Amino acid sequence: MKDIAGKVGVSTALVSYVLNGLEKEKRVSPAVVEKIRAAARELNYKPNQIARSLRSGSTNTLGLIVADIANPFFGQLARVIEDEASRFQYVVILGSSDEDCAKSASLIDTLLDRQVDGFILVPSEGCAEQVELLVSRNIPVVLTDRYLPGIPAHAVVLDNYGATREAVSHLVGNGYRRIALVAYASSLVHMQERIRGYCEAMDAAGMGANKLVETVSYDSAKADTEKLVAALVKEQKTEAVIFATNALTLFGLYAVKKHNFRVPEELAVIGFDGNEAFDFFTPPLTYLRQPVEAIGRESVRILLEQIRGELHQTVHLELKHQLVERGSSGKSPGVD
Amino acid sequence: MKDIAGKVGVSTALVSYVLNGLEKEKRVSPAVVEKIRAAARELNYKPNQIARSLRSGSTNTLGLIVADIANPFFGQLARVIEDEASRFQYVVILGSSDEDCAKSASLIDTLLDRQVDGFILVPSEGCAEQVELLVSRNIPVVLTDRYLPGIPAHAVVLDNYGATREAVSHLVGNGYRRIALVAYASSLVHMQERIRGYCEAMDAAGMGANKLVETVSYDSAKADTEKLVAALVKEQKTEAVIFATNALTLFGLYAVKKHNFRVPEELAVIGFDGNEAFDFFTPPLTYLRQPVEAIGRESVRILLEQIRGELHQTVHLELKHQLVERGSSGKSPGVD
DNA sequence: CTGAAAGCGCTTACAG
DNA sequence: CTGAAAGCGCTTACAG
Repeated sequence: MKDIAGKVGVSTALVSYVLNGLEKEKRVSPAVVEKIRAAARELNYKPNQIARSLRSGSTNTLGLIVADIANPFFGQLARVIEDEASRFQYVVILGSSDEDCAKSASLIDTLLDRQVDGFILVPSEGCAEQVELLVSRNIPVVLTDRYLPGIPAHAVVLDNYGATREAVSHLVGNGYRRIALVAYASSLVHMQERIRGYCEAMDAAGMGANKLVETVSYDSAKADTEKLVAALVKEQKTEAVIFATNALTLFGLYAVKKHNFRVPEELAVIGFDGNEAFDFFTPPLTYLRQPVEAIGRESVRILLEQIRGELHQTVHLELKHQLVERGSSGKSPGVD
Repeated sequence: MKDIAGKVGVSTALVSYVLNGLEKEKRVSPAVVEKIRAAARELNYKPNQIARSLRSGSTNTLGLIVADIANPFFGQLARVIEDEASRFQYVVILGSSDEDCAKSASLIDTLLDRQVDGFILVPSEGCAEQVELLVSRNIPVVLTDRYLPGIPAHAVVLDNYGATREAVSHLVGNGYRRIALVAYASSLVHMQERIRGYCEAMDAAGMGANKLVETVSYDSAKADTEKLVAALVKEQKTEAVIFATNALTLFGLYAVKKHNFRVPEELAVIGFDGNEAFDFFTPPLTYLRQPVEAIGRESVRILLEQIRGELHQTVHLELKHQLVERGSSGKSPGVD
């Protein structure tokens, strides 16, 4: 910038004005504007964003903290967020929390030190305090995929209650009675809502007595789910099972395959989120599809509005799922 | 920092020294060290990395540009890179190029403006100039997944030649003769190497006359692959096919499923990279697994060595695949 | 052992 | 219409 100013023979102030498109307001003379532009081009001038950030206090950087970027659901979400952010000249710094509160805290600290303008956060269990601290410090944040009840933070989530509720109705409509739900052992509200949707739908269908919610822990989910599925079929006489996440569905399918259970004759299955594997399973899997695109887009929109100070109330957005009906939840063999 | 200095009654210089662990070299008196530490804790001091970066010239930030973060292969790679980077206090800014040279260029520019300390780059077709410019400007960069022949940039890639070569040998060993390869129409070296491995293995097996390399373009890959697979079976009498990427494999499997070709009786299949869908296909898919973990880890290691100025030669690392043998490439029915 | 000061590359009131 | 100058929050030679 100094070079340009020197070359043209003006102050760096003028250069800054012109390069930031403020020549109108500052009424810089057209001749000077031209000379500055030419010099900038000639010297291949690139503004140093770090210096700009230090001065302006904003970095045009978003922090994105998901559970695990290797999980395709979060990969897709990240992609949408990246694209949206870049439309507004924002860049995203990525972090995976592994559903671990301590990791999440240290990621938040790191990104805070780096002065990100805001966070899109998939909160993990027990990290309400962290989020509360962000909110109370007025740091823009939007929770996504899940929210934290009682914490006044913006959130974009699925209507989880409605999703499992429809899954149950669909299964009931196809003649299944003994329907189980496999979920994570987590107090997080998205999981609790999926459980609540299942329970209320079972009650509403007059099958309250058949309710069976099995939970597995995040760290031993694969092994636990495998044992569980075998037990469901062999001991509990379960006719249909709903898996409450993408990963749980996959673990469940591995178990079904291993034990060679016929689907849906021995066990009907409904999955969550969507995954190519669902298409190649025999028969193709019925699943509750999340509107990933919309979740990502809205999260960015709300965050940016917040950063710009245009948001004066807490936004809580619930988006609808879509039930993709396929063979794995076809008519129960007990029905004609 | 000023607050701390004020509180303790010393200059900000001392504060900086102590907080950066330079109290030994600068021989700051123990009493002062303690007071500064206490004040920092009390005031909950967080260094502003932006200011530090402006002064020091390094941001402890890596730029990661992949083809598409929603693709699980790149999602996994990103995860490994993120974890490795964070071990060394680096943070990663993410970008997806969609194999598009213009997008790639604009991502590089953006990240350069943000003064990233280095790049891990999955180069797209035709972007050799961009990379050359980075190298000539002495900006640390390591190419990953592919390299650019003739450009003196560090690279960590798969031994692509060896991978398809082994796939062919395996198929030949199981009695297949008419073996085709489906690849992207791309001049990128990883694709060319996969093609070369296939061709040379076919020649070596005395089946040069049966060589059949079909290519599809990135933008219409799904539709093209579907038509192609049908034609291979029905018109070309192809007995076995190798798909040259993860995505191509999936597209191919959709086609196989749609046309209900029996695998491996009507068409044996070998996939690339690995994907849960490969496990649920009937029969499970044989595939060439990439060592994603090692690719990510080595890429970060080489980049950091370069940033620290410890690297005085161009490193070209070729890692080995692993052939995961399963039902989709079992013995040819024509063999006993 | 410690302080005063320059400087990283910008932006932006302020004064003319 | 334009320039001189302060300041964002640090680090680091330099002088004592």
